[in-house]
Amino acid sequence: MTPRATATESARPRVEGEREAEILEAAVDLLLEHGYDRLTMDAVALRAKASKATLYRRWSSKASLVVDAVHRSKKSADPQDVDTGSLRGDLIAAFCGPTGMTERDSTLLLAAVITALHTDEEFACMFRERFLKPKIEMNQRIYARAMERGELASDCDLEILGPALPGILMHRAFILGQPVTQDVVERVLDTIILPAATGVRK
Amino acid sequence: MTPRATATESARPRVEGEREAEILEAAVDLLLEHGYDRLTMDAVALRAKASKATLYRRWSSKASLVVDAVHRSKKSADPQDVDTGSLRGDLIAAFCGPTGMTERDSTLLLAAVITALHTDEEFACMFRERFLKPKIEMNQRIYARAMERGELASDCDLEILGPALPGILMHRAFILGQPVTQDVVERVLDTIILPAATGVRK
Amino acid sequence: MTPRATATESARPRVEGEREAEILEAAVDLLLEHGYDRLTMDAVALRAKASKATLYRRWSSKASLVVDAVHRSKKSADPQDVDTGSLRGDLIAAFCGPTGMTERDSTLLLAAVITALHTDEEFACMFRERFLKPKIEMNQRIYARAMERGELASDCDLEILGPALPGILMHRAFILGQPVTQDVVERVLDTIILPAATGVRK
Amino acid sequence: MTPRATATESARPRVEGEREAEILEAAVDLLLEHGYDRLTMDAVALRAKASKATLYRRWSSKASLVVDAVHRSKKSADPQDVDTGSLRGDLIAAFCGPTGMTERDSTLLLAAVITALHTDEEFACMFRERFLKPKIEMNQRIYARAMERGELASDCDLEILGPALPGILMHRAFILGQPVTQDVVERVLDTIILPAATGVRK
DNA sequence: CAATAAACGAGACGGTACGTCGAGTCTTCCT
DNA sequence: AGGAAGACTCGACGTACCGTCTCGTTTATTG
Repeated sequence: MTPRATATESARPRVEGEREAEILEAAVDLLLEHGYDRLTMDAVALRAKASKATLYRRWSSKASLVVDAVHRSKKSADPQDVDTGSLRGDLIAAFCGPTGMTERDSTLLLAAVITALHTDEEFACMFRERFLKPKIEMNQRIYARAMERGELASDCDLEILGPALPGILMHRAFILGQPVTQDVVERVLDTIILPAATGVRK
Repeated sequence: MTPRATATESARPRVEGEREAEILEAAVDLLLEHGYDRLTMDAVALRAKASKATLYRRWSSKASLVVDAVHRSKKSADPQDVDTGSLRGDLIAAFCGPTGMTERDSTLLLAAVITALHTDEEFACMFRERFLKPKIEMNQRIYARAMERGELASDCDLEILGPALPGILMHRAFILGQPVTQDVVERVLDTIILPAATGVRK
Repeated sequence: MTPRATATESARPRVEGEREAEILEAAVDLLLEHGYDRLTMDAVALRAKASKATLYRRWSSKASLVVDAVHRSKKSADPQDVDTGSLRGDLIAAFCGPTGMTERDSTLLLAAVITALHTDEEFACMFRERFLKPKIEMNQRIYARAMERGELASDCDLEILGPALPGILMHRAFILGQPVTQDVVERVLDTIILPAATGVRK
Repeated sequence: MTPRATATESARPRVEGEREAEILEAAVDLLLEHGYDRLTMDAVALRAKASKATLYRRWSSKASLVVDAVHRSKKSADPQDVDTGSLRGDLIAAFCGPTGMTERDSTLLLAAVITALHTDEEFACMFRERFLKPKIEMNQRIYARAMERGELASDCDLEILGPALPGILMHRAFILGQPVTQDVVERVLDTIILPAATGVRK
């Protein structure tokens, strides 16, 4: 729950956070192998050669550890905010890149965290603050640039439009259980997002 | 202990479906009270005055029972397919009605089932067949009527457009943790769905 | 903690206590192999093919289970109360017989229970009532017979004399760590118990 | 943090033994408060304001520390070897004095050490050498004086007789859980020890 | 008097066992 | 025959304690 500083505050030569990274990596691996429900703290401890006591010293619960693990995983990092010059290009770059939703691993990790969401409200808040917020902000930046370029209708409701693409894609992946390919992303963009964004409505 | 069947059908003492409904009702109540993770089979058995053996005789797992319970619950029944004469009216009727996503209970039950989805792939298939398919079909009927009325662009990608509204709303409810009110539904409709549906894009 | 009746009360055909005996036997075996401290509940569960939940359903703690196990073990049953016609003969029969203190296993089990004694006062009471009392009573019977035969001084303080022999032998075994052989028992008898019992003191 | 050493020995700043005494005293206190099983090394470290590393630098285990603590405690020091002029007087002085077995604290500490005895055979040897041997030797001295005075039968088996009194008293205290008062000591003496010692048996 | 090395307090760590809880199975009795 | 009751196995949970270890600081001796 409370990661220590990786930074070198004053005269602290030791890189404390390294151990933590190892543990979280073990957790991510097991998560991808077995899914959230089948992941056990004992298994994480075993693979990371840590003791359960250590895990619980830092994370208050399995759910908490999992969120942290997913959060820190390279496989679920924020998609790159590449400025391609168009809204369509930016969104494709963000959602189809190596950390985007078309990657199977990213989706699996996200699924794990969504399951964990429902175990604890306090935990859900933390997740939204630490995991979701950066993604949402990056998303808003993409739309802000599009707005500046004049691609968006001036009265566009960004609070609604911003989460639309991830919402539709997650629904397809988690609820419908269908794959999220670049083709699907493009169809969603061309069918829904871009028409809505350009706001050509009589 | 006490004969509970009304035994209406001629001389058949076994009223199979009725007992099942009682059990599922108990499950729904507990689901709304505690959520999926905190729901125990023992609690369901206790409240329904059934034995766990009976539960497992009819449902292969907790997840299975929960899906069934949610499926049969009045609170999560398919939204009424009211023909209001317009796509906007039909969708508002479907998603803001007494069984729509603006009802808190409906959302809670849906959340439970989503959690259950991740425990078993075989189970997820069943869920999609029995629970999701009817909803999707009804949704498609609404869009089909709109198409007949000429409200939709002729080349409209219904496979993508159909799930868009529930996807966006679920994302808002489950991932962002924000309420789904009629106002929100209307904003999604006016900002995204209808512009995309009418397909005014050159 | 609460053994069920092995007896056939009314119409209960099943011999419920049989399973319990298996578990306790496993515990006794492990006790003799590893001693009290190294004995784990998991090991008992494993060997008895029982679950820890079952163990804790019947016994409130490891200490409690161990006492029960020792109590029921044939290896620590009450020594036979053989009437040999003399106090010396009776005591040798009792303390050097197959269940007497000269048997290594009996002593090991006793040691285990003595350790367990110190974990819980409530538990210690139970132990004294169920485990110790029968042994003490048998011991008193031996002295009572000797009294009838006129072997004991009439004013003999049986409350003190009775526990003297086991006390001296336990001290030798547990505190001094020296073996308790038949020779030792006889020396204690001839040096201490019998002189005191016959009470020839001027 | 605060210099605690009195540094009396010439120029040796490190006053080893004094710190040790503080730690052992803390251990004794906690032992009397909670008993051996409930005593934790962390608690000792905390109360003595020492670190666990320090404890383990000097004592190889909890058992080892406890024996040392009991050994050094004033409350369990060897009973004074007062020459009262009679065996009866000497034994009463030794066992009923301020460090005798009639003191509740002495008995509690002894109980702790007996429990510790069963954790490690190597440790038990050490205990017998350092803790028990002096007591036994003192006991033997008492009997030796009695022998010189002609109070004992010349063929008296001192190896058996010597440990008899403590054995009987410990059994009463630890196994039977009954108090050891001066009255009890005198009854044991008059009923058992003295008749045996004076050896009036034809 | 400053530099060095030993011993220390603090407390995280790996490991092991604890006692609890829930899922899913199985047995018994009752209707 | 089938259901209620509930004990059972399995396995994960989160906690506690032991004994080890590393860290940075204090202390005493040395240069």
